[in-house]
Amino acid sequence: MEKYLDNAKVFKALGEPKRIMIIDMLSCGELCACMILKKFEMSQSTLSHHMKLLCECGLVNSSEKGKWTYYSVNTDTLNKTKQFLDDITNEKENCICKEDNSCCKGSNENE
Amino acid sequence: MEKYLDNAKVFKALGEPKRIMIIDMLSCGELCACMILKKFEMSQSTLSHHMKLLCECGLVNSSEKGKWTYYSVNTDTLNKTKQFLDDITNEKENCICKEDNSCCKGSNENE
DNA sequence: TGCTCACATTGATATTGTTCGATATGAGGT
DNA sequence: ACCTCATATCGAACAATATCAATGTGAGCA
Repeated sequence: MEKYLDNAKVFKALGEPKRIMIIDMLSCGELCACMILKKFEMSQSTLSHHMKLLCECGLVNSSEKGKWTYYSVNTDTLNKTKQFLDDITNEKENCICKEDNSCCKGSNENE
Repeated sequence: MEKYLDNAKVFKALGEPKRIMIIDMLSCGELCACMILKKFEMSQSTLSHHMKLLCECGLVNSSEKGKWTYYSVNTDTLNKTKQFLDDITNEKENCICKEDNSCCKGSNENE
């Protein structure tokens, strides 16, 4: 399903401590790349790469203002991701556990 | 910080569509590896690798019962992850945006 | 027009992740 | 003791990612 893939991209983006820290920084509002760069020991090209990833998965928006690029969290994507996390971890109707599970039934049936 | 690293591991684990699907499957309760394997076109060793990753980040618990290994979602880790996601995306007091931002101030100051 | 600054892109390299077949382990049944 | 089945681990091949230095791009200033 498409939804799994899209959300996997967001989680993958969050799978790097530095990128989590960037999201953390952006939680108060938009910041330009130079402000973020000052907080890390990281080359400018590496930061640019991380920002691209964060933007591509939809978690971050960028807006260019003159010389500077400002980044901010896309709260819509963020909320959808949180919803997705709730969805996949809540019980479902057509659950696999209600299917044939003869493959793993044996001596421990009576517990 | 340690928290960033721990949670990054969880997100990294969720950064693979197949592993998200596995979590989805486990949301109703525990399942043995053979049941999960039946749902994927994936070798047994590959599934075992994915399950190891999911367990190592704390998102999934495993319990061996005789020949079979049963997996279930660790709701404690799950809730902590959701809380962490809320934390990093909420506004903070000591926000970077309140610091010196002379690096990116210029002609567009008056907007 | 030419310079500088902020940021993106490219190309190279090292590390990490995915996947599989083969093999190991360990429980239960015969 | 031996066999079988469920799962884990190992080793290798291949793909994807992280990182940097170098270079490109495009805005604004002189």
